[in-house]
Amino acid sequence: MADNDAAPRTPGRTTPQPEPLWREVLGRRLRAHRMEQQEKLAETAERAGISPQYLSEIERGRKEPSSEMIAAVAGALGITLIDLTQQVAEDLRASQPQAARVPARAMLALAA
Amino acid sequence: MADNDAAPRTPGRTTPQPEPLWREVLGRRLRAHRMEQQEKLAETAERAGISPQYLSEIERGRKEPSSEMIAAVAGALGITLIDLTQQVAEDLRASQPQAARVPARAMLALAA
DNA sequence: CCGCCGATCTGCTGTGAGCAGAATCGGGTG
DNA sequence: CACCCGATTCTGCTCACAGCAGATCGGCGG
Repeated sequence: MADNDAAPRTPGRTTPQPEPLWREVLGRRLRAHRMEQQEKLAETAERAGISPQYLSEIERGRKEPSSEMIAAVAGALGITLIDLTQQVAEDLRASQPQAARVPARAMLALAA
Repeated sequence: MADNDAAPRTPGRTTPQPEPLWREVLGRRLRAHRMEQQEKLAETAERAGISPQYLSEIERGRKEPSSEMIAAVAGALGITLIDLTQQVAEDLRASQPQAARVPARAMLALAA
């Protein structure tokens, strides 16, 4: 159950940094939440109104969920899109090298 | 140029709060960035490797961009996915009534 | 009036979202 | 060992929509 080989198709990637993709980080966060609640895929999926297979794929970053799906899964897990997005942002920051952890605004302040 | 009538199809919405959708808030943030830089749709879209029409639709929350597209547009605007996601989270928080602005963890601390 | 420009609309096609069924995996029991 | 079961992942399929090209719109200047 350890597989994270997302097929990267990057049509116009202009950033040289190898950032993870939104769906990957989102998926990991959703799975983390589900596991904190000690829930099965089928339970959360049922409440979210989607199939367990699909939830599995979302969690593993294999599929790109629509915004409504994101909202549905978040709701099923009892979290808001606000908190979810905040946590994804934090996860993104934590997944990067030290330099990237400085917010861009702080960098601008240093430059000024 | 004031139209935000996103067609909401909410298959399993379990949260009673009328939260905006991820793509809507993301799109607004992307447009805000582009305008800060006083760029045309065509310029940013060119650098991102997508069509101007499509960028327009992304910005207006009409289309669900893939994670790679999000990364490409962010890159074209010179921002990281980290900062972008952080800002979307902040925008989400700012778009909600007062109570929703309190992070969930702070609420748990108050309950304890 | 016309032409130009930026943004949005419209219609189209290929791709992938989302699913059902099959397969795999891990754990337990006799 | 074989067998069973539940949970998760894999596989193949259909159709909705992502992404685009061409058309249209509104504003501006000559």
